[in-house]
Amino acid sequence: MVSFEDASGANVSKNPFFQAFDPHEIGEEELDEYLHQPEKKRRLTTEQVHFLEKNFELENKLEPERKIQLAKDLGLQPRQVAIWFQNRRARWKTKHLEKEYEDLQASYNSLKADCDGLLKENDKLKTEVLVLTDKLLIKARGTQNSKLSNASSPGPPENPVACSKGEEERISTVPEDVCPGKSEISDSDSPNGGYSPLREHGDSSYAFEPDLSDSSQDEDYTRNENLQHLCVFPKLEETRDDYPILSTSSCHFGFPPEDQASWPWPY
DNA sequence: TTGTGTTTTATTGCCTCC
DNA sequence: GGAGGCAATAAAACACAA
Repeated sequence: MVSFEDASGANVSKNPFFQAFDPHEIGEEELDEYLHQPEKKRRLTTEQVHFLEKNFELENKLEPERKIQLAKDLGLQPRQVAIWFQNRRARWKTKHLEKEYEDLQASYNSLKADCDGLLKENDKLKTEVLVLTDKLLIKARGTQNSKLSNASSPGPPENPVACSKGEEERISTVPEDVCPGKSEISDSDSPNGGYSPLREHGDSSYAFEPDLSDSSQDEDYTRNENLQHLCVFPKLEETRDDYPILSTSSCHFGFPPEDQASWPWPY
């Protein structure tokens, strides 16, 4: 058995580590080189590294006693063992950070995919709402027109306050039923076959109001209140306060208003 | 063989804790 | 104030393509 010394010249042949490894495995030349290198940096043997790795797995911090024991077992300076553990902790930390970064990135990608899907679905639903709203409007107008043709002269509006002079002239042909005191419902002049207050308003909620074309006299007041939205288009800010039914907070498709503010609404 | 990039060992300086 | 840890860095050792 070869008796070999560590860098400090101590005989290490009796320690467990050196008893464990066979000099023939690493070759005599290699061993000789290992033992007689000058003060140059020398790499630890694979066995030494293995041994250190095992110990690192058990505990990545090094108490003084353990450091001395390991140094003895490996035939190294305690300082070398300490340095190895220090560098090993640094490597572990780097790897750990890389893994954390990858995990976070995967998580982000997954969330982003979900978000993109929801955005697409939301756009689709908004388009659908628009189409259905227009259909409803056209249907409602058709019902009103048929009533119009059967009705006698409408008389003065009940509540003319909200209409401008010019509007009053135009609405003289619009029945009270449709627009009590004011009306902006125009007609076939528009390319779409009619003006859509919805688009002007930037709010589609009113499209889901109940069909008011056929209601009793007792319901007229409520109905007329609602129909005012068809005839008068206050500024959006006013609308929110004065007409809760139109307020943006009352119809935001389940999304909080602040979210909608940033959405690219098509109208 | 050599140039170059990567890995490993070791040092330095700063910080924290006892 | 000394011991030990950590980040930054130097430098040797190693791997590998051209």
